[in-house]
Amino acid sequence: MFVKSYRSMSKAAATRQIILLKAFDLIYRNGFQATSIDTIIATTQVTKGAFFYHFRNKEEMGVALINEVIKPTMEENFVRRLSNSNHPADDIYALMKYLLQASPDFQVQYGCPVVNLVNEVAPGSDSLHKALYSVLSQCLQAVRNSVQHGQALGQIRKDVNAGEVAEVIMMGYSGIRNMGKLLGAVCYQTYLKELKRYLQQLV
Amino acid sequence: MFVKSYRSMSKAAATRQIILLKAFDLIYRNGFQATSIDTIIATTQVTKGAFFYHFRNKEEMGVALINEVIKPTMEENFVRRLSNSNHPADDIYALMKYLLQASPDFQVQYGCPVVNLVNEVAPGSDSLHKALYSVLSQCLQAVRNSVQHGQALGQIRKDVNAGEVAEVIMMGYSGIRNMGKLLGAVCYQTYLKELKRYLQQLV
DNA sequence: TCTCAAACATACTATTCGGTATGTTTGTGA
DNA sequence: TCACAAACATACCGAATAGTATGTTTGAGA
Repeated sequence: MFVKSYRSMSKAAATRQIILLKAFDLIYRNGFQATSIDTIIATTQVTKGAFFYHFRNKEEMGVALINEVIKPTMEENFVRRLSNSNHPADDIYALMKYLLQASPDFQVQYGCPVVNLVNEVAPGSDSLHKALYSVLSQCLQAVRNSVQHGQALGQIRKDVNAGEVAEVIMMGYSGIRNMGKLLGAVCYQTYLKELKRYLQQLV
Repeated sequence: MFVKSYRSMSKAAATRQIILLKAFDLIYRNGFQATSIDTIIATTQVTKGAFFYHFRNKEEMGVALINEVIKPTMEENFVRRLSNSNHPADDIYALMKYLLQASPDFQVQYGCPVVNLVNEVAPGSDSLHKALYSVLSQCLQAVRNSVQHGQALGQIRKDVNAGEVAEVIMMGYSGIRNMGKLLGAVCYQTYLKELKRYLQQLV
């Protein structure tokens, strides 16, 4: 997780961060609807007054959670790992392997927080939809840039559509995060194996 | 949707079916948690007494929903379309094209009911997990059988692992159902295009 | 040091939730 | 036709829910 130290921010900002981090944890494991504000404040030192001082309602808290916790986390764990890369195909594979197997924040049974939120709340809330779209776009863009860089380096064929490749890869990632909840981590192997084959075939 | 006519069943069975069909509709569009029993009975002629006569609790209703509505629907719309096929690769492609573009029950913004349920409830309930696993297994098996049949017919290479192919295809389907909620139906094209390429490459 | 708004704390509320208690109706086999 | 269980109907309950009303504390600038 990518987190500022509480000492480096004002007390109010720290309170806000405590709420968002606890909300992230609970929502990741139980879902957005199933996570109540009462539970969030009961498992922190924060009171209801503080919660509703920082956020007008639960939905706005969700938007802040996406923009202020999830998005920076994806920038740190996803986008950054594909920037300044001299071997795009290898780095994309390594990124996915890291996300699926090494990342300490994610568990197989709970999937990926972004994928979960997209599934649960994107259809029902415009503001959450918009915030999630921004996160996904950022990831798609990172893969796309990486592929295009690979093309510039002559490592990837010029006739492949970098944007489509990005969609295919993210699609596979979302899907395997979903299926992993039923089949367990073994199916991650199938995805990684197929991803490797797919990337090799772009040469 | 695959539904028996109410006239062909007892009144009690019809009541049960009315509950499950309405529950399916509401849960598909709003999620399991967000769909209350009160809403289900308020939008039907069914009373709370009838609901809890047929189901001990909400979770058991969910299990019945999966086993008695979703599973038969998938048998009708998924498994059946891959059985007795003489051109497996073409039929798998046609199946996905149908599910994504022609099926009247599904909408892009709401994704796929099975994928949605897997994401929302599989981690939190053993009984729902088990029921959903049964549905996914059934679909995986159908694809796998189809691929193996293609191998027997000499249309698909013998060295491909049919089980892994099934996982890859279902993974892509789950993923695109998720991403479709953010990107809209346009990204379905990318999946279908990639699926076609993937299937051709199995020859 | 004083002021005052930002930041929080506490108590409360209206509504909704899953579920139960206790009835009444309905169909069906003897 | 009558007995009786299956099938339903109604009223209710305690807990949980998002959100509000109304305070008190705190810290930073004048």
